[in-house]
Amino acid sequence: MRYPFSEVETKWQKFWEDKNVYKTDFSKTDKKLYTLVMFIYPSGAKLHCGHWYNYGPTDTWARYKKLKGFNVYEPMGYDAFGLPAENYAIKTGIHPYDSTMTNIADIRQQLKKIGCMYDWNSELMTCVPEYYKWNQWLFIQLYKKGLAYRKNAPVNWCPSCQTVLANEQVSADGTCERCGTEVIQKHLTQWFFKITDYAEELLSGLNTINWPDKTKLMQKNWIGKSVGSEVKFKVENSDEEITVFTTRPDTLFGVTYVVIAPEHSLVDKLVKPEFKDGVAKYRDEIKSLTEIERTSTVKEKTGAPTGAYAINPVNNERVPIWIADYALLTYGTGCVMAVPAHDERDFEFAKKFELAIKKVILQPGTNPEDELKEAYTDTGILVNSAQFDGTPSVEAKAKIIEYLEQNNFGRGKINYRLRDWLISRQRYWGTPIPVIHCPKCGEVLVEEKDLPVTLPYDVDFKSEGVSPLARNEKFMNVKCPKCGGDAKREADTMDTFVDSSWYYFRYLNPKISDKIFDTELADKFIPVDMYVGGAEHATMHLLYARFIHKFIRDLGLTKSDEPFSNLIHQGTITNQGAKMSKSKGNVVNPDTFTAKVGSDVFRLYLMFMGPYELGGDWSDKGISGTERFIERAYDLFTAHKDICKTAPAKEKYDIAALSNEEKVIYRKINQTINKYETEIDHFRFNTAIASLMELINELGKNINLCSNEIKAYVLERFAALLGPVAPHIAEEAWQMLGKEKSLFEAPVWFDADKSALTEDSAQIAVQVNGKLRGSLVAPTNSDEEFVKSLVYADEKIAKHLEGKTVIKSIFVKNKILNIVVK
RNA sequence: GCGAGACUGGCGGAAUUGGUAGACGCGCUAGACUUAGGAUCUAGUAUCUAACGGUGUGGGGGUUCGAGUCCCCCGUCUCGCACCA
Repeated sequence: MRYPFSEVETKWQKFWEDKNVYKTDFSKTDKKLYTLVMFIYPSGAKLHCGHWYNYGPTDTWARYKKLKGFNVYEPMGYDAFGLPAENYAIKTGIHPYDSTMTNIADIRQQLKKIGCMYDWNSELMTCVPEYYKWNQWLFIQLYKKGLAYRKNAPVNWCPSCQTVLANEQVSADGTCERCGTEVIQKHLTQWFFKITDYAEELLSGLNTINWPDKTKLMQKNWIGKSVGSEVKFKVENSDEEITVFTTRPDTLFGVTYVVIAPEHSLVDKLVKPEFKDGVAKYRDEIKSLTEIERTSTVKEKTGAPTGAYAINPVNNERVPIWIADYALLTYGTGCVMAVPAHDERDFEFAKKFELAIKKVILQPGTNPEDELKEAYTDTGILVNSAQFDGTPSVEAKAKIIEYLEQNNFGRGKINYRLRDWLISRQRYWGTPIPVIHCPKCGEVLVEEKDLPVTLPYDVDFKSEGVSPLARNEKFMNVKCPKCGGDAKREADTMDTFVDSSWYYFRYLNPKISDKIFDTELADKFIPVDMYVGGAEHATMHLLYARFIHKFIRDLGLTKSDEPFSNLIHQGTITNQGAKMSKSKGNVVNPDTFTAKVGSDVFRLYLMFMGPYELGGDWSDKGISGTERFIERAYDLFTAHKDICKTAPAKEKYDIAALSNEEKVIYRKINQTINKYETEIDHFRFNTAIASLMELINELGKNINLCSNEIKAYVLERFAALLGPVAPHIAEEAWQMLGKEKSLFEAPVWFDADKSALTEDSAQIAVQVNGKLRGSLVAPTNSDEEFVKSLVYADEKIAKHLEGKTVIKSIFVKNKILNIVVK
């Protein structure tokens, strides 16, 4: 009979929901396991195969843990604010709130069909005041600690869309992701979160979490710690000073010029009258370049002289001051001391503009007089460096810093590449920033008692260069909380990454109204034990969340230092080589397949395709394999109705007392349990499923030769093994076998009988001079002598030894015998 | 340019610490049962060879009794970072 997946899946989904099987008991903290997938963005495209690929297998892992006795908590929610809903509104006129709510309603139904163990009591969405109120509360706490501030900063601006774009919305070629227009740089006053205050801890914390090395490395590089020093250069005939940052204070005597970022405020103060035109012209050229073009390493070096000179404090040498766009305003001090002899960029620049090159580090095996063909950037012995001559680089760094500090020429300094997090968005569909601008009092925080600052529904959300909220008089006009005078609200909204940087706290009790989250539950259930999501979030969401977590800890609201102790990235499912997206029109709709083969088969297939971390190109070619597997399993259970009632199995059998066929089956089921456990533990679903297929192949051959008790023993274990990977049919099978309680209502797991894992006999490969010449069967743990005697009795193998002298032989128990002959 | 990872049959992919390469699945071939088969079951399926046997894990070298696995060189692809002083 064909497996009636539709009835069975509906039946069990209803059962789980009616019985509240997946409601987490938060009072039980032993063996707690918080399993989380990155919550879903509710776009009009609904669920696609990529979501299934993320959620299904993760739920399988969680279900496995549940059966193993863990108190599993697995919530789901909606990352509901964001640009796409707003863009959709601009196009269609449908309000973001309405489209989002419709999408959520649809997606909720789709999610339920996967059959995950989501605790729907924890469902949340970020676009409601009950949630975003706490974004605003967080903002206020950050502000009070000086970690939220406003400054003028360059941002990506799309002249066609008339709006600011986040970095991630700018394509690699510097164009707008939406319309393809070239993005320009614009200076605007923006809100920032001071993530840089946590740079050091974000870096060192990486050592305490079990994340993929790749991801940790990306964060490490993103934070970009560099140790060095600041050095102050006096400007000739001026009171101005130029402070540079360098990681190579040991090359300080080799400075032959100084570079300032073109936009640096010092430039106007330094530039000599006859150089003003050149500087202005150069700055103009730079302005038309995008950030990406400007920072491209392949671009030829450009720059302009200022006519001014700086004085190197350590040797009083007079060096020219240039401006060049390879000095970045946003890193370090925006000024660079150039040592062309020992820095590739400086070398290239000096060659092009014919500036001096002075060698101060001696490459081992060369002479101080040798001409440099390229920059020597390694360490060495100092030369041309006065009192430091002859000192090795490493030692010289410390000595020179000491010298700088003693003479007030500079100091040791650590710099980070990480920049503060720009959270302002000139957009409607996000959390209003809880600030009021008063003509008298300036920037004033909304008081906590006045939260939330509600996002008005009635807004002209068409983007016309300013925040849509700015055009809503009712929203904008407000009294100043300090002086009571007329004031205006902040019109910008927050980056949606703020929402997602603490949602895992809120899940625990999304209805709590007097604080940001239930701190009592958080103490029990945070950190998240297993977090699964895409690798593309490595330096965005995953970094922001760590930052906000540490801040929340510093507020005294959690004891943990890190949000996610274990992290796994599922691979990307592509279609014809491209990432699935609505705009490319290559989205594969899972409903087509679930309607045909059911959720269990579809989930199984996604897991069976290959390694979870790899993903791959979509193809439905192999789906019939998993379909057949489920059909065969169903037939097997149908043929053994109520067997666990009529012939209940013991917990364990003495393998020696079983018949030959029973032995084979008994070993196989226990070996399968053993294999399956290690595979699922490591998110290796493909091989776990392969082991179940091997099992069913074996059962097909021999189960009818077993006693009913052994049949019951094997089938109840097989049903439990199906539980995580195919939960609906597993429940059905469990019931068919005659079990009273549902598998997930009263979780059960069968440990492998360790004594049944090894075979009686082993296949031993026999090699002669490393070449395989045959294989033979010997009792397990046979010794070398015995195996050799079998070799000589085997004609086919013995043939290769005839007339040869045995020099030596290598024997690996139960595996191989290699005879070396001459 | 720098960094990380990958490369195994027609296809997706398996292979503890180096120890019988190709598990499992798709596809394909043959057979069985069928009115039928895009259902099911059985057998086969890396490759060359009539066979003995040889050759095979991107290419080339090396270490070893033995290499998909370790080392060196090269190629292709994917991802990340891209002048961070």
